[in-house]
Amino acid sequence: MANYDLLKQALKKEGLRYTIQRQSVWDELCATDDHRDAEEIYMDIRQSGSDVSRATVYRTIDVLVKNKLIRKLDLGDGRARYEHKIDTAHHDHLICVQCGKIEEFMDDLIESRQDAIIKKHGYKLIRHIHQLFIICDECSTK
Amino acid sequence: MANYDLLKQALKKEGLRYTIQRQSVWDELCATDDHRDAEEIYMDIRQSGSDVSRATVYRTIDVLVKNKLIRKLDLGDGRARYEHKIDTAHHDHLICVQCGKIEEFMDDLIESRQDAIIKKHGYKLIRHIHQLFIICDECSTK
DNA sequence: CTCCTTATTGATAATGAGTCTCAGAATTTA
DNA sequence: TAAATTCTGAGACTCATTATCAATAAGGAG
Ligand SMILES: [Mn+2]
Ligand SMILES: [Mn+2]
Ligand SMILES: [Zn+2]
Ligand SMILES: [Zn+2]
Repeated sequence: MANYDLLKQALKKEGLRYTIQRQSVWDELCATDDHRDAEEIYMDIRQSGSDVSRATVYRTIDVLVKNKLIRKLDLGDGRARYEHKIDTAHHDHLICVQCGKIEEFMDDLIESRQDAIIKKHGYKLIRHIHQLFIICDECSTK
Repeated sequence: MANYDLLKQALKKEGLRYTIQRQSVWDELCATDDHRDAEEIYMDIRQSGSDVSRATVYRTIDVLVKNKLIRKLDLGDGRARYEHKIDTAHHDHLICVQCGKIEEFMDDLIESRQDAIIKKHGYKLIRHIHQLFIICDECSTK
């Protein structure tokens, strides 16, 4: 499932070696479309039979984020979450403040307004965060 | 400068006493339109001649956030920032990734698109975060 | 393949923002 | 004034993440 060439490429670019541990982390990140934190990823790797230390999970995640193979999310709950970027278009997130469910959204109009705002100021847009904190339908009918 | 009635009201609502320490924190938060973290606010209070412990700064900030007298911002740098909400309309933030400068923006079209997205999903919007990370003109001509 | 150099790993210590605890101080109530 | 209640400040604690470092593994030269 995971594309090892992408990982090899990124590691080569960083002057890092290709190891079984780094592959395990990449495998696990590609295994789901979830938005998991480092501890969840670590536990899921162990569940799948591989054994990698927390330190290596954190270190590998850093490399993958830097090389844009995965995205780091900060949902304001004190730990970073990660999602892979393989075959996915840009999107932002809807987060239920009750149950924590995460959905994705994308709106061309908002994206273009962002660009307009930046252009008006004469700045250069590096990245953006757009999060809508909601109460989902399940949670509101309860 | 600071409106003490708003503070008194909030403390009363929470069943808390009006103290000189809580007033100092409120004073300092109203003194500027900056986006400061707790440590900066604490140091600025001491600078201004008052003496309040860090613990009280944190505790008072919590009360003020809960009662919407100030807003908590998470700019992704590991510590929360705060700004007062007196005589200010809703706005979101532009943040220079080089120098850390923070500017504010507001776009009615974006705000209404957000509502449309939420409505389409059948959810209830609680709050949102919209941050544009940029390189400001000063930093790009350097 | 074997040796050698260099990078990687994992266990654990350290960090740092924020929270908790609790004894003494201050305020309110009786 | 005395008793009851709330606050405060110092420092202990939490928890995600980062740093340290000795032991291990990868990769290149021969
Ligand atoms: Mn996503
Ligand atoms: Mn602001
Ligand atoms: Zn929900
Ligand atoms: Zn700048």
